[in-house]
Amino acid sequence: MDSTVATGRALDAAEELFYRQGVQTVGMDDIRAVSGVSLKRLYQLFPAKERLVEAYLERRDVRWRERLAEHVEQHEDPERRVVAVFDQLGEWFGEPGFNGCAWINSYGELGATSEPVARQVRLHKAAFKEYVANLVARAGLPADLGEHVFLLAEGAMVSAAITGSTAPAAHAAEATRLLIAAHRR
Amino acid sequence: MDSTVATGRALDAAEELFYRQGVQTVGMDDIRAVSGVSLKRLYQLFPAKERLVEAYLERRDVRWRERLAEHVEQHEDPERRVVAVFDQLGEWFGEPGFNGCAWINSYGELGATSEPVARQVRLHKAAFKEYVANLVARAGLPADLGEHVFLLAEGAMVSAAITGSTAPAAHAAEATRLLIAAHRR
DNA sequence: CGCAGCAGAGAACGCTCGTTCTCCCGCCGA
DNA sequence: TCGGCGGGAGAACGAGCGTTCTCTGCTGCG
Repeated sequence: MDSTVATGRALDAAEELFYRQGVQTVGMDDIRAVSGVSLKRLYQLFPAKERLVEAYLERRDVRWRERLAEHVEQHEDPERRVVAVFDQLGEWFGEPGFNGCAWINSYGELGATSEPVARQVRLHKAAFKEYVANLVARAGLPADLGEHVFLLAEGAMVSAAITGSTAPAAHAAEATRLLIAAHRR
Repeated sequence: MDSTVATGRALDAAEELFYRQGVQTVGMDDIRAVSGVSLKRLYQLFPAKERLVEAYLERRDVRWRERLAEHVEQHEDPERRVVAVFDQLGEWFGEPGFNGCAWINSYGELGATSEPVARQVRLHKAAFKEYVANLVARAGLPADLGEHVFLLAEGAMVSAAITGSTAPAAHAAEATRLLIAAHRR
């Protein structure tokens, strides 16, 4: 098996298991079993479990933000794009296997003990926040609104995870519409 | 040592250690060392670590909401009370040792593996949400605003934890003021 | 003063898990 | 065909930890 293929399978298994069950309850042997990549190979590719966690968060970050951007860019109207963030979140919340925000969960689990993991979380949230800020700026709306939309999105993710409902996405979208309307006056 | 005293010391130690370092990295022996309560006694009072975690979350829930209510009730104006939630959050965020929302962190760490812990988290968030909903209702504002304020609060907690800044409280407060103004028209 | 019983200290047990090591098979070049 | 070598399977090692057990000393009561 090619080295890049092995890396891909390892990351696939890591993502499936870490996201669903949390990092600490998944052992390297579980990763081996699901990925079919031997322990020896795993440790050649990722010298420690922590590195595998980092790589998992990093790859997921890229994919997650790409997927969001694809959704948002289906809309032309700049203001509509801001609200579209929550359409995408709502769709995500409703998917089977949705288990909250991988980065918030990882931060709760490892933020206090693993600086590399905490760093990945900060990077991801900073990138997401900046993306929202850009959407808001292109709609000609004030920068503060970017902060507000970002907080609504974070709150929606947490609330959807804990309650298992998709409703927070709709509520956050509604709040965003009201805030946009308020700024328009 | 009286049994109630021992319970109190155990919970004090649990709160200090679990909140700062997370649940999984703290051993029962650490609880013993900090509390001065012997392992034998600990297991008489809490037959398993999971029960201690539950009790920690439960006691913290009562205290956390009491403290919030005390702050909020210093204000007379019902609309001001809604915004005062974020004054209190901002103060909390700035305290040394602030490490995010204990329930969100615990959910990320144990939500997938421990149903009792997940239940405590749901109970706490439901209680907080209802408290906010009451504040909003007494201010004569529509129920949807309660949802919006709740999501802003959750987002602020998460964002403050990850960035280490108190700014999210001020941003959430500002968003809340805008939403209230929008509803007044 | 003597004894029963409780409580604490801490060793012990069993399990999990991250990480490494050993053994063996199959492939590839000479 | 033969030798070595890369890689896989899985045992092994060592640490951590939840939980229980043992021993010892103290206390309170007769």
